[in-house]
Amino acid sequence: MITAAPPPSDCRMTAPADLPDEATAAAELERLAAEIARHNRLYHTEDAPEISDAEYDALMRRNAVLEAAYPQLIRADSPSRQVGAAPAGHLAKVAHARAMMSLENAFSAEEVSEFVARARRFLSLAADEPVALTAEPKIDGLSCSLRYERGQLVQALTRGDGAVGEDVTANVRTIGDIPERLSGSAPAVFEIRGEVYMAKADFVALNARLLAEAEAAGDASKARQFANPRNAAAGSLRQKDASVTASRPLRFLAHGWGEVLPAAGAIPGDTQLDVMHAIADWGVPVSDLLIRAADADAALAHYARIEAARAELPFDIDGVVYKVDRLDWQARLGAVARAPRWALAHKFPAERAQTTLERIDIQVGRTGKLTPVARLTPVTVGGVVVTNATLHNADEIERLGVRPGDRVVLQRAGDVIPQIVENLTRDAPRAPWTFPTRCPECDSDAVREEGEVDIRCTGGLICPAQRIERLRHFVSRGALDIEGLGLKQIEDFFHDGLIHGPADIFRLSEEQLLARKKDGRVWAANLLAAIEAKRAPDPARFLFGLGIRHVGSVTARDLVKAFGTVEKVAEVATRAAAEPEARAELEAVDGIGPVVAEALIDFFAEEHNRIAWADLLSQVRPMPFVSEQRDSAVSGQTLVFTGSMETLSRDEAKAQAEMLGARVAGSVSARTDLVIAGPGAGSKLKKAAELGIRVIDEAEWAAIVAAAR
DNA sequence: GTGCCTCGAGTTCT
DNA sequence: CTCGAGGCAC
Repeated sequence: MITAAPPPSDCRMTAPADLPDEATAAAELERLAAEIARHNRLYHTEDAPEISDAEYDALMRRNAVLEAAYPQLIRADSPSRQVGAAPAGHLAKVAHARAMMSLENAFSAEEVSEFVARARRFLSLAADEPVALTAEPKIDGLSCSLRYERGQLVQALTRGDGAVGEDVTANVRTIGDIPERLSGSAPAVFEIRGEVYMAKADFVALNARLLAEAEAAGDASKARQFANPRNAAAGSLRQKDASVTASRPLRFLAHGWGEVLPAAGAIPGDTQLDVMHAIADWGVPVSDLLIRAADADAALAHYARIEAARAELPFDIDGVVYKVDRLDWQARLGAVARAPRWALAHKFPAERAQTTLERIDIQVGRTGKLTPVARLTPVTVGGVVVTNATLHNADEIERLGVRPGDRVVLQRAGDVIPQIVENLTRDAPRAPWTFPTRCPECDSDAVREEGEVDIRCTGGLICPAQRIERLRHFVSRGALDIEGLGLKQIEDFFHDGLIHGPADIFRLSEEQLLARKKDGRVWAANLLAAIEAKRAPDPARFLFGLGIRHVGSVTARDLVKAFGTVEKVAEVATRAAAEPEARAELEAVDGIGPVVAEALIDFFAEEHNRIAWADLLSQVRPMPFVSEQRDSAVSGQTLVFTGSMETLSRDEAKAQAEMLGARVAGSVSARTDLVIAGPGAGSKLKKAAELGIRVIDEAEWAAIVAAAR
């Protein structure tokens, strides 16, 4: 694709002059979504573009301008949600209708009991009320969401980051286990979630076939060999050419569901097991090891059975998944940041291996933290060759007593991140490994702050490692998520002087990119389109991307939610340097205390940051915060719960309030809008009366919650 | 003051 | 994923 010179940076400034009214804008956005989708298809799938790349970019920009002006009109199928413009060679990215969450892990029977106890507490259940769980093997494959509309398969997405997955519809259609149509009567929309995997025997046969094919082609050393069935399944599913997927023996097992429409009454059953049986009846495979266990002990017995049968199973598994069987309880339990409170993955013990620690290197993170990394003699653990493992900090090195040359025991915690668990070398007392006192990248002093474990480089922005890491953070998946702009690109651009700070990313020109790569027209156009798509970024992602200490994704979201826009957050933080009232305003936000407030104030007081901030805003217009909460009688209000609750636990009441767009405070003040008082309420109730604040009881609260559904 | 709980930051490999 | 630490309830 060919892109015109980058748009003038003031294009967003001039936009308001020719903005249509809301109804016209809605119609235009609808037309743009359809048109851009059509051009994407023509370009990527049919290789027959009808318009020039400059014209395509103009459509994308117009879409971004309208969405920035009318965030409430952003469509579910908006091109801006399709992260980048599906660069050639990659699969299109599509937002999930319901996030695909991960699961909390447990490694012992005690943790499983604790999980049930926590659910019981949250639901305020009597100690003798049984909590039935489903239990089934956790297949080691890759999660996938299959969307059926009127019984017809219309879309398949990989898990991706949970919010946005890759479109693998064409590939999934080649998998025999996955029917094109559901048999019987399914709801209007039903998303089946499950695991795409490869059986162990098929994996061995596939590797043998690939080897034989390479030999026939004359060079067996070039044969592609997969390390394990999971990688083989992932590599086979994420193919651009679906005919390759068709030649790979993939299978599928359902384990849950996502969006179901109509919302009321369409779910076929009252329990997890009912629905899984319905899915099986529709013709989609469900594990024959799925059972309902009456309680935690019965679930643990099933775990023992599955663990004993593990080697005989036709596929790899890495544990057993338990789910609270009753769907009404699942709904009440809800979810924490990225995992439901009603499901648990009970993992098998991690596989261990021995190897030699060759040396200890120091890495510099974006905050300046120096992290020691163990370089290891390569060793296979859990099907993957590991050569690096983090040692976290100086304390950890001291605890393990490791030095270069030592034999160590390695395990992959939770089957992912390798960690050194034990040092096998126990010879005479030796001089310990000493932590450097200067930054290996910029030679600034490296110091350990009072009361902290970490040692940090004091170089700040003069340290090239910190600058690069900050840039990398800015474009990372949780922040702006610019497709095609990874660590390597950022590093190259930085070293060649194309980029000094985040705003420079938006000034990259086609000429600059083309000068770096022969025949790089497609690459340059895709990269510029991906950057262009982020000129009106999500405000929380944008704030997170700034890399302010102690402000991660959740805190960033809380801040923009509280203040409405990122600009307002910056304004309050700037004023707070001199005005105690502004500081109090920051600390009034749930989850913000003195340390986080100070970090925000420091950031916006720092000269370099002020310059970078103004520079960024000359290129980018973050969108205002859009609440995904439902309207209710208490939206935007500050609530205080006091006294005891009969049908609700404290946690659950708080979760309900947040879902309705309210803030929950701990004590009654002039800022409180409503007090929900149960029996035994004392001083808070009295204070509410003094201040003339409305007080309701639990039944009235339940009515407000019910009215909002 | 103490003890959860949640969040942030850094991390592996394909 | 794990660890440390900040925030907040008790």
